[in-house]
Amino acid sequence: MSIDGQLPPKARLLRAAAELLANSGGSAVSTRQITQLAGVTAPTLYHHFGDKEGLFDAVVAAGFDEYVAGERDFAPSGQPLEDIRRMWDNHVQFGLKQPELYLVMFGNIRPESRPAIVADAEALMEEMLNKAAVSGQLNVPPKEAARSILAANVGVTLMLIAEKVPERNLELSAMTRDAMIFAVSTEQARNNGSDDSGKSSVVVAAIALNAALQASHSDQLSSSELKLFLEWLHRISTS
Amino acid sequence: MSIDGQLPPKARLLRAAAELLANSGGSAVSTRQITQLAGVTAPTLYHHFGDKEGLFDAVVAAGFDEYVAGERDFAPSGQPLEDIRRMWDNHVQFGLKQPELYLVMFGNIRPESRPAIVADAEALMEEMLNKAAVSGQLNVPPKEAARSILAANVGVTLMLIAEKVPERNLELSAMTRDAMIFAVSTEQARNNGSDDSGKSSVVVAAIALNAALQASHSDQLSSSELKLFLEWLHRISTS
DNA sequence: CAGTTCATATAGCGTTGCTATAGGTGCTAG
DNA sequence: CTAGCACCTATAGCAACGCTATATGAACTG
Repeated sequence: MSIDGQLPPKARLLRAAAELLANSGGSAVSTRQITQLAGVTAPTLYHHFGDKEGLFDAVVAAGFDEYVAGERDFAPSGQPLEDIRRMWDNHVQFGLKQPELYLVMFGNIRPESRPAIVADAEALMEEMLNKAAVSGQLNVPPKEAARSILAANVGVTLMLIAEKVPERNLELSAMTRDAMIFAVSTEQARNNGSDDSGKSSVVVAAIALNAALQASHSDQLSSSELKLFLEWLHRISTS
Repeated sequence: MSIDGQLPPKARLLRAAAELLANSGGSAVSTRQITQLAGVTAPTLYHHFGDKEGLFDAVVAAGFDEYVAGERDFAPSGQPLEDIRRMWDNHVQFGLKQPELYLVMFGNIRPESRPAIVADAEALMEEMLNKAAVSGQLNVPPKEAARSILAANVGVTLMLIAEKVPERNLELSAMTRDAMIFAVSTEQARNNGSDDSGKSSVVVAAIALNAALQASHSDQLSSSELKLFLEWLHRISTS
């Protein structure tokens, strides 16, 4: 009934915390449970991780690697918007497969304190949206699009987790997902069709150029020139 | 430093809990703080509310009345989709004005346990969407639309709460809001324009009829007939 | 006036996150 | 080979937590 692979105590603590978290069924996990399962006493935990939240952050960091791995595996399909769609689904699946871990990662909200992991997830989403922007498929700057899509993605996942398993309807996820992706994509990207439904093409061009510049680290402009240039572009794209 | 308006202890507990929650700044609020501020001892709390969560539920119920009042005041504009838009904004404003209360209401997620308040908020949203459905402005059954919009609405609000006040950008809310409303509305509703962008008109008609039937309590059909009829309509609307 | 019910208080249980202090272990320097 | 030092872990226990067994007072009801 204890974790013992002769691993160092730090690793045993991580493993014990992760295991207890996964099987807690939503109820809280105490440091005493963790240290007992790890075969270690309390001060060891605080020596390595500072406090309980520090240990949980470490568990989350490991969980995030797994999350990112899932996101990256599906990446290169050639169609950026299709990748975003898979990214959304992978996010939801991750949350439903490990709800407790997900709740620690994305459900532990406190006013004015943004967990590092949210910023990481946002950056990941933005990076992928950048590819769409470069090829002129984005209606909106990648940063704003990423924040918006991620917010909806988290909201849907939290709502699904709160529901009882037999009642979970993934249609909710699919519908919200398509709504968000549709909203940020250009008409061209939607069906290789005609014009851009009211969005002037100069704006779309500015967004694409902006993304391309940030991605390519062009050295045609000095860093201060580039900064100003990007600022203008951003102002155009968000107007 | 205590709440004393000679109110009965039950009311004093509610008021003390609400006040401490509002000023907690995100950190936890203990039963001891609450009972001390209310000028009452511990067993009184448990006599009236069962446990800590029971007390918080009661506070939330009061907060929800305030929330609903805000939602209903803006209601009758004649344009249901515009009302949904205001409902969304009111939801976000409520969350940003009282973040701690909001987090207890919508941010306290646990696996497979849906707080009653979420169902209430969903019902409120659905009721409003029904009006849109009756006049053929809805692309999707009201129930599904309500769940989807609410999920995104909560996700955005939580994300904004987690951000530091000076960095909170309401554009995130507006953008996500319009994306969701756009996605559930018919082409006709969007700009009183032409056709329905691929959505067959029989589906839209079925959705509108479905909503109208549920709203009017028609007695042309027996209750069992009505039930079956509604089931068919729902099947058509979601196909 | 006796009996019952409701509301509050006294005192304390078990658990929580965390720590002051001390002891053991393995490395490197002389 | 040993002295010293840095690192790691354990003993023991504190203050705060949610909650409750039990008792006392007050207010109706027969």
